[in-house]
Amino acid sequence: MAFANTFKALSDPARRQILELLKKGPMSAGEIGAHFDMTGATISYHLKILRQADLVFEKREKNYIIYQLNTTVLEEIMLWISSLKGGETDAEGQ
Amino acid sequence: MAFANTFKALSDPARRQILELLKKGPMSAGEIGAHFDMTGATISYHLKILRQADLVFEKREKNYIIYQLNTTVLEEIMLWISSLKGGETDAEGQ
DNA sequence: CTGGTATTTAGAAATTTTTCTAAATACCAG
DNA sequence: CTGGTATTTAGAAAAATTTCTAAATACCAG
Repeated sequence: MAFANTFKALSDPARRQILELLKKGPMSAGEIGAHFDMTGATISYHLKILRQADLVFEKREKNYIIYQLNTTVLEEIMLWISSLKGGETDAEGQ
Repeated sequence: MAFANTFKALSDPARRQILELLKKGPMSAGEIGAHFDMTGATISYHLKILRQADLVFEKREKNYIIYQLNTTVLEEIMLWISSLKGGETDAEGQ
């Protein structure tokens, strides 16, 4: 189930762009939002999806919420894709 | 943008399952459809999305249309994911 | 506590995606 | 050509996603 969530989360361009921003380092929700032409509420929605997919995690700092990339889940995705290319049977199972 | 299309195509569970079926070898549209609880029309829709994303290609054989996995695009996705993982910036200080 | 800033939540509107049925197209065999 | 099978296309309905505004929550500073 987490697996499906990850793909879903990665399917949106804005969310991929957020991950790319976060690649450079942790960033507050507001700072992330400043890079997009969307309301803060919409950014918050996208961050929630990324959080639920375990692609980012957050921590509070002063009265900001700082988001950080979490790359551990990407490993799984890489494996799945690899297995498609390689041809070894079994990867998902839904 | 081919890149966005690929992620979109991979975001649906049925389409990922189709790719997994095709991993075992080429297969006709009908045979693919037999693995799912969906009408042929719906399968056809999913195959179109996969085709547009260059994740599969087709060839006609007798009066079947045979679908085949095309893994070349997956390379790009792997690279993108890799680059997310690669770009560590040491800001471990809180 | 009070006021201010940052972010999220709720609920609705807009948009996109998925699915279906019915009809069309493509091809093969006789 | 005709009838049959395989697959796609068209168009509409259903479902899910994305976005917005307005309100709520959380926290900080004074």
